[in-house]
Amino acid sequence: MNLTFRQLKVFEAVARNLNYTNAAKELHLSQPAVSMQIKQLEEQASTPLIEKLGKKLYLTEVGLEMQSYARSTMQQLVDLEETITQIKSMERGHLKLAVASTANHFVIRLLARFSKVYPKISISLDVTNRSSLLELLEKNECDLVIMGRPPQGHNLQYAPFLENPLVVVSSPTHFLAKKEHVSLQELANEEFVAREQGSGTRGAAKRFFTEHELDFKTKMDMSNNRAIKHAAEEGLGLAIVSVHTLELELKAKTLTILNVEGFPIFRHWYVVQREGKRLSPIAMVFNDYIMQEADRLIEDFDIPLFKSP
Amino acid sequence: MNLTFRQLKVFEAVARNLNYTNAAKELHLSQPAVSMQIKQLEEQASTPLIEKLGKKLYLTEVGLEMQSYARSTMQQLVDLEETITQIKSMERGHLKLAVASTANHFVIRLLARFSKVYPKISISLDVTNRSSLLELLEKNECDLVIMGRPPQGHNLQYAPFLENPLVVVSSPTHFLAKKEHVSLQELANEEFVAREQGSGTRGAAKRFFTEHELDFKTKMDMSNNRAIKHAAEEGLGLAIVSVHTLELELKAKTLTILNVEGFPIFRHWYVVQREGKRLSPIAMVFNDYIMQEADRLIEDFDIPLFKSP
DNA sequence: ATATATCATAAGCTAAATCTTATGGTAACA
DNA sequence: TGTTACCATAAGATTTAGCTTATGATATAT
Repeated sequence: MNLTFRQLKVFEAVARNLNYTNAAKELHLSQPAVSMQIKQLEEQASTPLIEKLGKKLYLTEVGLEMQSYARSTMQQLVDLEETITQIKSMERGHLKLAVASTANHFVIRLLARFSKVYPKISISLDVTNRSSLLELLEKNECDLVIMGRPPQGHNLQYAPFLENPLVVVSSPTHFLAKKEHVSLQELANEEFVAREQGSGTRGAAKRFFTEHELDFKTKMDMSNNRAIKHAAEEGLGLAIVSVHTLELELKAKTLTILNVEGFPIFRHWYVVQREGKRLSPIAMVFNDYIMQEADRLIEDFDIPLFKSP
Repeated sequence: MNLTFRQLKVFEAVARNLNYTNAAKELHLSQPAVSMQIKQLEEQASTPLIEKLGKKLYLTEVGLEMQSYARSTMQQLVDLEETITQIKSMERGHLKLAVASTANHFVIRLLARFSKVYPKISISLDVTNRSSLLELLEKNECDLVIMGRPPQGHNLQYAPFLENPLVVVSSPTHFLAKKEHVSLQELANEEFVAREQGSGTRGAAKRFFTEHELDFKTKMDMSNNRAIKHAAEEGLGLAIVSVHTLELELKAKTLTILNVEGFPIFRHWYVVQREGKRLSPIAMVFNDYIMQEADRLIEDFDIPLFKSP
């Protein structure tokens, strides 16, 4: 059976009016045009849909089924159009994000604000490690990723949108925590709890030490940022972490930022997408949003870069 | 938005394969034909439905909506076809009948048998009076009507399909009930409980009396056949009724058929339809069925036309 | 009986749909 | 780096859809 929407539309009008002439008027058509559409539809169904008794029209049993089909299909089409319009106008839609676990904290804040502006947009947020992020981009399973500087050679398109200050932290009871200034040499004498090999933060720290011809002595490495901070709290060593992950510990005064010469190291957070990816409207808006709003957001954090006097 | 089923069909194949070339093979089309359909559909939606990243295809958010719409609509079409086929083959369908209240009893029996042959057919049965029956036909609100001989001038088409013997009944205690034979003169001396003016049964009885130049004395008339029988049971008078309504009373021996000269009067039950009405397949089959089966059914009734010896 | 309303049919025109072949461009892969 | 796989685009041919006007047929109403 090879129907057309036109046939259904015309049939629906006839079935509702039970009158070809009026249906024709409603559709701004000539009456024969309506007759023909109905005839063709009946040919497709190979059974009559409408019967004429005297002057009146009646729907056959099959005609009733056809009417129900026509209405349902046309209503669904209206719904589809509505949905598409909503998606386009961002009254509806879904934003698929993934963030590096260290970025989680401030991204959640960003999302909370964004979501107030676009309340109908649902969001999925994958918080995971660097390699998984790259994989998600590769598989086109997310719109945007927020992470440190992405590696080359993955056909990625990215832009920095926020400074990411790395600072040295220690337990407040650590002897360096009591000093107003810490020299690089003093720092180099300490042992560190660090992220695993391949981590962006660790790479940055290592580069910093190398540039200053110092040793970077790691006592432990682990993949979880929270674990690293906890280890530092417990006095297992110093740690170099993004200040954006420290809000809670600073407030609770379980960690102290050391005022080390040359710190903070300023890296950046990047918003990353696959090269050639046409962002959905909402993803594009989110991209613009974070470009504009990120700095303002961070100001609101009220995190001192160095320990209070 | 002015979609075509073709576009949806092609889109569905592409969305499923995520590959234009394979979709084209599946549809026995050239690959550019598929490209064009998708392009047109995207124009209709005025938004991309499919995005190509590297070599792979992905559905956009709108693409997913479109896929869901396409699948739903196509599935509904399959269902519609199935339904139409079933209606045509009478595996499904609805039969709208209406019967005169006096015919109710044996029609129910007919329907019980018919329904066993066509178990998937649902039936609606309207039991009502003569004028309502004609109105139902007029409004095309039923397929077939079963009643006594219909009046002229209603554009009706009808055929007798069963003898309808009218008999005289009385309470078993009535003095005529004890006689082997009852003459017309004896009958004419009695008073009757009869149907209302306009009733077919009453008309037939009246005609019978007139033809024999006798008086038809009615003591009461009422519209309900059951009430008439009850009145006769209670000795309010004789009654002339269709033997087909008597099964219960004969079994319970609350009424007796009088062996009156010239009785039973043989009238007929008719199956009636509107002139020019194209019967639905199932109505046509039912029509044929009662033409063939009615006599056999009545034999099974095992109703003696006259009181048992 | 005549007029009116309503649907069916025929003829003819136009625009749109749909397909094919040929060819161009690009990403992946060896 | 060349090859392969795959989609896009162009050009052109054919068919089909869809419409209108004119006219015919029929049932109802006057």
